[in-house]
Amino acid sequence: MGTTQLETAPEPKYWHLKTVLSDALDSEFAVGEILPNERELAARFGVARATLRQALEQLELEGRLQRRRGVGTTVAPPRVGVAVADAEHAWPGTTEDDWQPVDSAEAAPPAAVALLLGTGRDETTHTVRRTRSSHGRPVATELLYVPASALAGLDIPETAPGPARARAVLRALHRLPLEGQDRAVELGSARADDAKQLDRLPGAPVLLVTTRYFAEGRTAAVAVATYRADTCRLTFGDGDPVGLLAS
Amino acid sequence: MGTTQLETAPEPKYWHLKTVLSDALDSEFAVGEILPNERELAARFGVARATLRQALEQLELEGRLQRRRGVGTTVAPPRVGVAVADAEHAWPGTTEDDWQPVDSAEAAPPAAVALLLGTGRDETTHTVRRTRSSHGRPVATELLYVPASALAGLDIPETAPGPARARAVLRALHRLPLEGQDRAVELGSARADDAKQLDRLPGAPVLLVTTRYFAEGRTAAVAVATYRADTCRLTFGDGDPVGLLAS
DNA sequence: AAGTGGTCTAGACCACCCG
DNA sequence: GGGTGGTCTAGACCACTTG
Repeated sequence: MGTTQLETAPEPKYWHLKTVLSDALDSEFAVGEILPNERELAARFGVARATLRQALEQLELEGRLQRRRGVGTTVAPPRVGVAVADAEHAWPGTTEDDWQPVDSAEAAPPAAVALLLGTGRDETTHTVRRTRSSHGRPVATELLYVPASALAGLDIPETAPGPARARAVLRALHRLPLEGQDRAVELGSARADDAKQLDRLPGAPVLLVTTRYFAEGRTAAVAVATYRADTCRLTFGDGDPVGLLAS
Repeated sequence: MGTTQLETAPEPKYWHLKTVLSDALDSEFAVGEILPNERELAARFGVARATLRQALEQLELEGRLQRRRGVGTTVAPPRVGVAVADAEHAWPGTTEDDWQPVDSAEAAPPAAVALLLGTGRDETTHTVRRTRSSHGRPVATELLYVPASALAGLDIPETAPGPARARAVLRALHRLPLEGQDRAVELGSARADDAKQLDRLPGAPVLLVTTRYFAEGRTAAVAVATYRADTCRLTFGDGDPVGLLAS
């Protein structure tokens, strides 16, 4: 009776705001352009700053915006496609790609990785840190875990830590016959160390790519790659066989 | 002098809170168990509710928690692995999988899809909606776009909208010779209609899987699948060639 | 009707970047 | 030092589910 509740469901303010801003980005802003600051935008739309931020967070999640503390909010370029799977299986670091070995050490793998490797937590394991850049920007960081037992008989020179040692571990790995591999992609949030490498704040949304490498009848290595979810589109392409895709 | 600022950088409260809660989930809670409500948790940890929610949001993003309005917050089961890529290329709907055709219509594709198809926005295009379930829960919804011109000469019976029409479009597609395909994965937020199908709120984080199908020298179809990012781990497996993975 | 998570507010302070 | 985004608070009301 008194209830004039004919409107189905009131759209949340931040959701409507996101739509309005998204349209504005398409029509009125150029890539790289800087937006008015949050306090002014909130005032302009007549909402609290927290509400505006909820809309901005969504747009950043979708790769439309880029926010940097102390600087401002800018219009993000379209996501870059980064190739994750080649047509053929290969050990990491064999082909010329845009990965850069950074460092290597011996450490105990996290429990989840130990499970994939089928090793105990106490088994000594080589770790190799690599980072990947695209168009000059860091897009991913990776930790590769190789149980020492998988490299039995292959010598890792006792060099000082650093890229040289990382390359040495990779070279040893390449001597094994790769029998197959396996990938999984899931959403995660950046750990503190990964965030620093990716130039993001801890907790930033990332795409976790877990790769298992099989050799000699066992899981010989596991790689966990952390891609910036805001700027990356992961491509799995045997791709275009006929050269269709222009532009 | 007076500055006793020896601590490097104060960890945000919500970040520390997330760690504490995460450990508690591992040690003190069982899957499916219901947590104390947000007001009580906030009081217990001596923080504002908004701060607690920031921690819970992260844990939900990582698939550790599940929150439902009017019900409560429960401990989420581990993410389910859903196979996205088979060893061989195939049209959608050819193999027996867990996709269910839902409906079909003729509609103009969104601009981004039209670009991938290489068609104008005005070209009539068949759309097929499918949904995918795993363990009885909806995990993904998909929209398949097939330009009418790609199916030239193949008849689509003029049936009423519904699963039958969807299957008819798929059958027509299967008559084309598949020459290749292409995939990309990126982070997105659920549109209102997708969110409803996935039993989530609009804006929920999702993994967008875009597949291009090539036939007869052109892009014959584009599929955009929307996977729940909180509950899904996408697997790309030629997988385990030797049957290693037990458990 | 009671209890839950979801939205929103108006304010404060902090960490960071730059000129 | 001034401006930016990031964190945090203490409240309020709403939408939804369940007994």
